[in-house]
Amino acid sequence: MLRIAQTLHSQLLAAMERAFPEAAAQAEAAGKPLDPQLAAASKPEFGDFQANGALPLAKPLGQAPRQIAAAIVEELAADPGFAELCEAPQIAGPGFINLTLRPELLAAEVEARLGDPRLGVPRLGEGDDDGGAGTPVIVDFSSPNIAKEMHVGHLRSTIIGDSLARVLEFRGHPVLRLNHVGDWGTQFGMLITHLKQVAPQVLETADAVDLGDLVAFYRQAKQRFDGDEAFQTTSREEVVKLQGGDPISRKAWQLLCDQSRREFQTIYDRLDIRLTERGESFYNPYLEAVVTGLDASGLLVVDEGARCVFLEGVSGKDGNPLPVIVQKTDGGFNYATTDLAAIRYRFGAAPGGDGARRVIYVTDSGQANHFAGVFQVARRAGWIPADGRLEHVPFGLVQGEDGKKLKTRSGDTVRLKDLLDEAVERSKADLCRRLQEEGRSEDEAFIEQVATTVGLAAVKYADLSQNRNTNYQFSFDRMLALQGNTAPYLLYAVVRIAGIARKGGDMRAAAAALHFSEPQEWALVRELLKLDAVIAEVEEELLPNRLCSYLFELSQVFNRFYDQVPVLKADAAARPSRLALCRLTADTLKLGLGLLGIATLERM
RNA sequence: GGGGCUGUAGCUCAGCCGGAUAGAGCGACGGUUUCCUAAACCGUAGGUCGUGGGUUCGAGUCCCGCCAGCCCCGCCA
Repeated sequence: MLRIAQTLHSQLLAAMERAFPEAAAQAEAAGKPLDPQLAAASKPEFGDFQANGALPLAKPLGQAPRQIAAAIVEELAADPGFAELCEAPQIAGPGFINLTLRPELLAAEVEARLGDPRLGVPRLGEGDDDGGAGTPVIVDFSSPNIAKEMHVGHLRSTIIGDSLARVLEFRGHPVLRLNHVGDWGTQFGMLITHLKQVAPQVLETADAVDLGDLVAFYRQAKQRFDGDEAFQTTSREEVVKLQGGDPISRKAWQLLCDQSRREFQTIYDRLDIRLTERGESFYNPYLEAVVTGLDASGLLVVDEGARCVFLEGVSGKDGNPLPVIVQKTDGGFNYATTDLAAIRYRFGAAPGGDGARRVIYVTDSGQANHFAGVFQVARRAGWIPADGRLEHVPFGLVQGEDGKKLKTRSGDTVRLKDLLDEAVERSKADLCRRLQEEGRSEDEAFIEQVATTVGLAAVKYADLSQNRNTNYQFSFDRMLALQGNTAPYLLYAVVRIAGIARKGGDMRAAAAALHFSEPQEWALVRELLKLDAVIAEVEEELLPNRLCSYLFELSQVFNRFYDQVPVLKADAAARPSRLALCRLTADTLKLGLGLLGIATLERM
């Protein structure tokens, strides 16, 4: 309904300008043009839209707001285009103008969507939208560290990043999904040094150890690094060798990366997530240029032996400006350097760059300061094009039910693999209990399929349905609870519709002239038509929970409809229209869940 | 010491960038099944939106102070 809203907006604005030409001219001159303040109605009884624009005019015009609203409504009534869209506007409360769309218009919108695989969501580049071909976007997400296992922290980045990428792709933006894996830096110096001493075979033969062993070695290496100065020195030297291209170090590094990569891929396959790996090492050849570039633009300062850029407006513990270090005293580069090189490369023109115009980083909010600093340096160095957007999309911690950082009973971080396994196991146990209670019998393949889909959907949805800015409490019981704002509730709505289709509802042939009479039908129609606005919002705000809320509300409205209005047993006049609503609801839920990376089921 | 995020019903959370009587789920209490999967639906109870000021016709939302929690703060990423 975005297009209708845009039309109404212009009509309202024109009506305001006709009703109050002097005020309009004044407002224009003051740089604050009139605004009808058109918004979706806050309650169903107010209609479809409300315009609040009369209220702020009360003071400058010296008139009662209701009187102003009446004048606007009078002008609207004179607009034949408006009368085609809306019924007679109502003035309510202090001076709100409530608008209700004509039922024929709503029915026509539904009908248009029945034949549209995109369900009314315009695709950039093909649409009448803004004519553009979409903005080249990079979504940087997931980004686990080599030689470490993926844990719950990566879960959020992976799921949120994937969903945002899906939404942007669906809108028609060319999206590059980058996995900025931690495959460079001090940790490799540590690990390789340690392995050379205790398990050299790992560095020479592929598959000598599995990832679990590697993680154990990593832990030992870290322990030595923290307590042993000689080991620290050797490790740092090892990093320099690696970054300098020493063949033995490179080979060891390559083996470690391959090992981890295979392990990560099994998780991505399981979650149906597509990523292009481009680790920190990729930017190694560009690091030097970051330092020289910053020097050339006069931003570089040498302080206590380190090359850094001091930030504006950010002070450290002693009240002095805070530096971003781009080259350490020992000559090594660090993650700020890598991130700066990445920014240049990503905005840079092909072939030596990605040509992106919007770069999105999905990482935990603990890195907010880091990115703010790096972004500032990039901006001051002139590395962000005028039409380029650089956005950190932060998210909160995953906490246990005790409100503390999620840990296993033994106090270790929870491995992502174990977490997914447990979700599927629990979902399977729930399913089997239900089958038994209902006296149903299903084959093993069905049980596996449903348990896997529901379990993974529950994990993803629990994460995505929360506003990402806040920490969230991880609870298997809540996410798999089959009522409320959960994946199973949404999946069940799809299953109910599939049931209708199985029992003889021919939904594909059901799009004759639509006719609705029941309030439950109208409620569903109105909910269905919100999809395009919701997607546009997620595209802009990068908040997948908005899409989740919408799908949950749609499911609620559908379940009410399903409960109170018969479909298959409806009389011949109502049945085709109701089948059409069912079909569009199923299509909308499937599309929406698909954008969240969640698969649906026909039966469960 | 500086910075960021958060504080809304017993619990978990929404609240769309200032708008009408602050919403949902869970939990609690009470109801609904000759009918398309009851994994559903309907109803009741429950909130001085951390706190004190300010701006505004209008504030959970914007500004300032304070309190509490979490996170970050020079050579780890």
